[in-house]
Amino acid sequence: MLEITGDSVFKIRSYHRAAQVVANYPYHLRDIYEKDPKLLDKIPGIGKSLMGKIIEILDTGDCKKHLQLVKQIKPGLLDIMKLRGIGPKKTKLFHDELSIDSVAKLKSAAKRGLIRELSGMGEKSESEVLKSIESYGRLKARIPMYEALDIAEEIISYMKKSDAVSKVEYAGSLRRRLETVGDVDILACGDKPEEIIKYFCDFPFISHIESRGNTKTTVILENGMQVDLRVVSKDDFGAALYYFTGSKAHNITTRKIAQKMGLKINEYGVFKGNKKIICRTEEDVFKAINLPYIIPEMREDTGETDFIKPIEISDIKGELHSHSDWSDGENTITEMAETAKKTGYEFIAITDHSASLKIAHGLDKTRLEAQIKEIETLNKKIEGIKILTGAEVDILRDGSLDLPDSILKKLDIVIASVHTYFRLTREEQTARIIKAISNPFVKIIGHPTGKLIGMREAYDIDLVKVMEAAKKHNVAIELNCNPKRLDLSAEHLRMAKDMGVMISLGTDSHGTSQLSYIKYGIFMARRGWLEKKNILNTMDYASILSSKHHE
DNA sequence: GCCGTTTTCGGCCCGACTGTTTTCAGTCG
Repeated sequence: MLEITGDSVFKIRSYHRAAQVVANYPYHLRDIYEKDPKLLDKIPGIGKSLMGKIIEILDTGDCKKHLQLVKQIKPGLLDIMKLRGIGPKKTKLFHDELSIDSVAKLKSAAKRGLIRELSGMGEKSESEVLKSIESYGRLKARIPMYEALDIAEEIISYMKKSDAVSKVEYAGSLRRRLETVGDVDILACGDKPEEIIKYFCDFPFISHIESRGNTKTTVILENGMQVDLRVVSKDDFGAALYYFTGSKAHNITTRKIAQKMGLKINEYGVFKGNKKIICRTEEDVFKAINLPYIIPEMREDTGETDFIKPIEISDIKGELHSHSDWSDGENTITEMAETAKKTGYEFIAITDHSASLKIAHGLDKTRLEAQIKEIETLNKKIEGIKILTGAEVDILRDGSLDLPDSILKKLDIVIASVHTYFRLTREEQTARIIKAISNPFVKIIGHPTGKLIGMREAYDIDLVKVMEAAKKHNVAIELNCNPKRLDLSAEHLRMAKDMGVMISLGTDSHGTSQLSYIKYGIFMARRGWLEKKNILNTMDYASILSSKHHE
């Protein structure tokens, strides 16, 4: 709204940055405020004025400045501003000159040929306005990262078939491994950029070409996904990859750091006056500005300039959450174990559902005892992999578990998970899970917030209290690696790390092919700044089993 | 509106593409 009123661009930038900081902040500001208002002062990008407004919102539910803007700016103007190619200036122009305050009025004005009469507008602009309105509803919202990854990999392998392309990679939020992605950014290099652009525009699944220049083009795929291609020379590839990976806020911060050193960063390299420091790789960029290499997953401008050694997939020693055909899995225990062995794992825990989950053919005490015997036999038969016994036991409504302690204590790995009653109050849900955590045989809390990306919200739960309890009882919290879950989120993983809570990466595999979901878990763990020491299944199984002493 | 190993005032990341323009504004990432 400030953009429409034409307020200072710097003020507007401050609001944007502050909003992003708050949105990505792992804690509820209210919790911090209630604990100790002074802690709020440490939040970067939020100064005296914005803090005053935040406190006003916490106290009263809104702030005067916002209420005043809402009164002043008609809501339809905000809808107009969401249209592609239309920003605050054009929105204001339409409103001031033609009293347009809704998308419907804009459409009718464009159809009557009124838009082309405005200064700075023409026939082309007018038809662009209509096109934007047309495409607005059809354009896909953000899609889950794993879907975008599939699309990007397909485009990359297509691009590699062209002789003109010497190097190609995806960048943007996909490379930073956000849970959901709004578009796909592709970076390519080669000596004949026109040829690369032409080849790209022949990619079979393109619906239309949005813009096409000498070094950059934007297309929309048939599924509604936007794909941007940028072409640079070989010498600039590292600088360009760094630049197009973002995030924007991260880039601004590192550019400021460079500025203080008398340097300038852009997508062509790092510059000292007119002298160019060539950056063929991202490492060259970091070296030029004297920073340690920061992995893409951490480039969110949340303080990522200190060196840490992030987790890598090779650090993972085994699977801690998997299902067999004893419950709702597709494969036998043997097949699961053989695949885990091929993956290079030392162990795999079979953690089938418990009986109350009837739809999954969950195991009761008797069947679980039979499974324990079966695994004992298999461990003698199969070499090179240790199968751990286990269960993903249901947390019942009152926080008690769906299997008796007498059987839980015989298991290597007990995961406790919520599969029912998602709509309890925050207090009830929190107390329920904390009660499960306090069971002496529970080792891991599975998919702790229950969210399904783009499908189901997390249930209402106080994760700070849950993690405090987990810390106290030496229970690990799961990062569920199923790409539709990715539960916990990166912000909460960072919170867990700060609180000293152990994280367990579990694929929740319901078939051998899903064991590879560990890669998505690694993406998220890296976004959460996790290191080897923060993750349960980087240890050997003997250490994992002794990591919680049965009481 | 934020921020400070030049600074509490005066800066604030940087460039491509488009359309409407005789040199640039608006939008986007």
